[in-house]
Amino acid sequence: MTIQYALLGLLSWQPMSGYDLKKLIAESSAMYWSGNNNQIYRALVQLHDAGLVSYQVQQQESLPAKKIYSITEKGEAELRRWVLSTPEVPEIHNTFLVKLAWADLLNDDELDELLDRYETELEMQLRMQEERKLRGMAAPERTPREVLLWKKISENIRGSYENELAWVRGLRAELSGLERT
Amino acid sequence: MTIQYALLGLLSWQPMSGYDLKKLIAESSAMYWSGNNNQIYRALVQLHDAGLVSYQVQQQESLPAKKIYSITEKGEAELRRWVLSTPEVPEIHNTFLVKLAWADLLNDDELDELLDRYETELEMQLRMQEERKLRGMAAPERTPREVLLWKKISENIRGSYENELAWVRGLRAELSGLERT
DNA sequence: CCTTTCATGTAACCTGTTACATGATTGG
DNA sequence: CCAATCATGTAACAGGTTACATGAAAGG
Repeated sequence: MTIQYALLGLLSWQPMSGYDLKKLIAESSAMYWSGNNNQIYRALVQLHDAGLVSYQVQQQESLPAKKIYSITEKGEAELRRWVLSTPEVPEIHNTFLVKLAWADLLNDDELDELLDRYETELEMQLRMQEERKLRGMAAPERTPREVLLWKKISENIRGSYENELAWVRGLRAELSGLERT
Repeated sequence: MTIQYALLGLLSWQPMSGYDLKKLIAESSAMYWSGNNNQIYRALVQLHDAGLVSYQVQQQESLPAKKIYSITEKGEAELRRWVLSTPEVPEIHNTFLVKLAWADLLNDDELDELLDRYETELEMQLRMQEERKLRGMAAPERTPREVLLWKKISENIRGSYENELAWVRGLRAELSGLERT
């Protein structure tokens, strides 16, 4: 039910087409969905059925027509209600931890190589994150408070990768201590 | 496809029934699934079809019969292969960040209350995590290295909540700085 | 007496992904 | 010439959840 609210949020900023929404969601890392057609276009139909958005078709010469969606008053009220609803702690799905639980099947070298690959993967992710931030989504920037919120959102994501990276490095250090005994 | 490997891992430790597996998965936070019947029992059938586990039915007086599953040699090889396969970075689904993106709809008091509720939620989660660790799953403890790995796994989970908590507190501090100007 | 534990399993549903289809236009 | 961009949409599937069903036994 929550991608609907992400769409509603984006539309609270500016009216736009499904195609635009799809791209914004695909590029954003806070909005963690893949941004696939099926989900976006279905969600928009549902939002429209619920009267939370409206749209008008805009014809274009030599390009396909597009539906420009806008948030309705009812939609804005619903978005506000949702933002105020009970906050949930993040869901973290870390497959690597499951692997590590059974990593005693490996010898020291294999384990170290595995951890090294994980570290590299995290570093790559961090660099991708940086790039994204540079050429990334234009923030609303309506108030200084909103600017701060958006800055802290990307700090949050960056922070969790850095946290994970520090953890892996700590683990590798502790392991190399063990091996030497 | 990965809950199969979690089950395989647990069975590499000890043969047990679907019911036991279900409980272990439900209690573990590293294995992030809910541990519902449908998923566990179906996965076991699939593992059996693939020849990665075998089972023998154990009759009990005045209790329902149970299927005791064991990992096969093929299963152990497959588990080892999986552990060595390319590690993936954690998937974090943080609905709260999506809410925050549109939290400029709120006034200062409402926003502060929202952040306060999030902070409390995280503190609760941390406390639950502590409890879980105490009465939690018996680790394999086959080697000092395995003991270290399991310790670091729970440190990882604890660490991500602590990280998030620090972030929220930082955000609240910065916001109260803004408000006073 | 009601709930929990043991132990298996199924039905219905929701969310999300990949991959396909159309069809014109622009860029390398 | 092939790929990508624009713009919409659908089909098939994978993964996961809740809730139901059975049926006996133990505990508060």
